[in-house]
Amino acid sequence: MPAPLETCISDLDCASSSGSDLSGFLTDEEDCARLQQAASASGPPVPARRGAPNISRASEVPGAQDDEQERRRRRGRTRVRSEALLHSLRRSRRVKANDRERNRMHNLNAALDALRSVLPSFPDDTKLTKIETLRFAYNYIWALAETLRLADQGLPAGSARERLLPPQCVPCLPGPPSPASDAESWGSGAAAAASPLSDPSSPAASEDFTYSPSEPAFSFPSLPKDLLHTTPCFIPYH
DNA sequence: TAGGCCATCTGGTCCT
DNA sequence: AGGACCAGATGGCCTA
Repeated sequence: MPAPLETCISDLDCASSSGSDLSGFLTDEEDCARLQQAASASGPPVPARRGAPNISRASEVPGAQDDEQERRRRRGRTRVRSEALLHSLRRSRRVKANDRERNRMHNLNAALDALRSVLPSFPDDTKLTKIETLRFAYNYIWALAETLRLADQGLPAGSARERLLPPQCVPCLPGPPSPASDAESWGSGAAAAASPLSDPSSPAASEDFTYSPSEPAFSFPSLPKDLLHTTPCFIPYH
């Protein structure tokens, strides 16, 4: 629903005074003034100024009917012009917002690409979808944490590694996501049998796994906190 | 051809 | 007030 004319007019007021992007289509202050004039013309009737001629009775004055008609014609033209200006104002803002939104999504995709680049990948170079990337990253972190935990328990590095990294993976992936069940079934394949990512205790192994930041599905008891803080971040910030 | 994934547009809401 | 964020809608592309 279009914004009330008064709102848009106040927008114009603000924009022209702050020197924002409106200059692209509001060429000068005169335009803005005309627009306000048009708004008052098309808006509710304002009380006549003290001392101003009473135009409501203009028809009683000889020869005033032509003037009245001319005023109406002008009002009509100005109104059309003001609506066109308001439309272009809204359009311009929308275009700018679209541009920002596009940029925002591009940044988000760049971050996802960066995340993909640090995750183990398939030899056939299958690109993970967005949801797959997030879920796999979640599991991958879990697996790394599990590695540390096992190492802390004194298991030989080799056995921990074997448990975490199936030999057929280069470097490691628990198995391709089943097309039928999306990434939710990651780790359900035979190739993933040895992977902790198929472990029932693995965070994404449950059927209805949903990520809840406030209620972590698991903790990292043996993950040094300073390690979390010194881990390099590969996600570029634009 | 249906379904999945994605990019983009859009309007609403929240935040600074 | 303006920008960031979000979710819904829409259309294009690809694949089984």
